[in-house]
Amino acid sequence: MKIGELATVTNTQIETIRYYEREGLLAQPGRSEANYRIYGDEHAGRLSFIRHCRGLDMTLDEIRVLLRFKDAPTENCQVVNELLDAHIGHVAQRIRELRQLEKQLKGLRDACIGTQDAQHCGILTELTHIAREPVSRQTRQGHVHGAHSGTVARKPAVKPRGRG
Amino acid sequence: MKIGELATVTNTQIETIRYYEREGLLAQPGRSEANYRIYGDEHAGRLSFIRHCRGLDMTLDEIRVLLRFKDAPTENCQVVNELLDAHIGHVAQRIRELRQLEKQLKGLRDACIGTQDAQHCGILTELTHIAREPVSRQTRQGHVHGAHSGTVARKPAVKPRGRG
DNA sequence: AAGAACCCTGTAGCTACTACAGAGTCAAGC
DNA sequence: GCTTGACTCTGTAGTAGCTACAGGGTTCTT
Repeated sequence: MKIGELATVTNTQIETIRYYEREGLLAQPGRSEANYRIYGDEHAGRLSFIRHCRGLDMTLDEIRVLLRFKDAPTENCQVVNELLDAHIGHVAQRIRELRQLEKQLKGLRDACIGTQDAQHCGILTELTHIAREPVSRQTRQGHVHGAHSGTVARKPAVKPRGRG
Repeated sequence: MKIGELATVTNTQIETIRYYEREGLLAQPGRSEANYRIYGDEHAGRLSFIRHCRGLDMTLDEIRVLLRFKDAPTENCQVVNELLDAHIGHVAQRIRELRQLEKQLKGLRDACIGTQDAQHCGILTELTHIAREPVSRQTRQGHVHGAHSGTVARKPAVKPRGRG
């Protein structure tokens, strides 16, 4: 099948497929006479595997490790277990952070009851006051992202070609 | 004060300060004869405000809105409330997503009890099998990041500029 | 033969920074 | 005066994981 069909069956963007190939996650497929990429089922399976791992918020580096083990069936898979444990740890930690964050934000939100002018807005006041205190760098570890979903494009494709 | 001192008191990297200036979040400060940036307390306060908001995982665009209201004290602050509500919504949604993810990952982890060779590793097997199913695009909204912390540099800053 | 739909490579854009090159400035020590 | 080192400047490129587009070629349908 050609890249468009692979994109359809795996629900992946064509550019993403080519990106994975550049990154070495997906083997270079054969080419047609017209230099079109020609994929088989094994490519589809591997791409689905990658996409599923990405759906589980693994990094491409983590996925690379998993793929290496998939390709070496006789290796001891302890590393796979450790990788997954570490990833679970990252996710759990990020959940704790976000819960904490949620609490802070809700407390902040309660500072403004009803609408008034910004001068008396409790939110801005609090943010300003807290800001006076020294900013303590949170020592975040792990690779689980901030508060904003990173998997999907934020901008709805408006045509951002001219900086502002 | 010069940029290095501002960086110290606000616990912010120098490059980040210049970046905020380029992005219009921080007003252009005065300059010394040698073209050095010279900051006052008002800059420090505003920068701390920004850093605090970033600590709450707000995007720079969200912070821009807040700053606009800080600068226009007579405006009605309903937009501030709405922004915060939306942000809380993003965080809450991301928490739900991550909990779901955590469950999936733990289930996956249970598939491999003890260490064996990769051929029989339940994790890889499951990931491969699930991968056979059509990948359903999760319709993520909001801007709260994936599973990986995005606020702090991943790389451990190999060469800290000598100002510890 | 025309046009739509598909494919190619290469490059730039996104967020929120971080890092570095190559140059200028300033204070202290010799 | 000269050197050394800490500090600052501008500008550019890199990070993750894509996404989008320009400018071309190919294939399919009519």
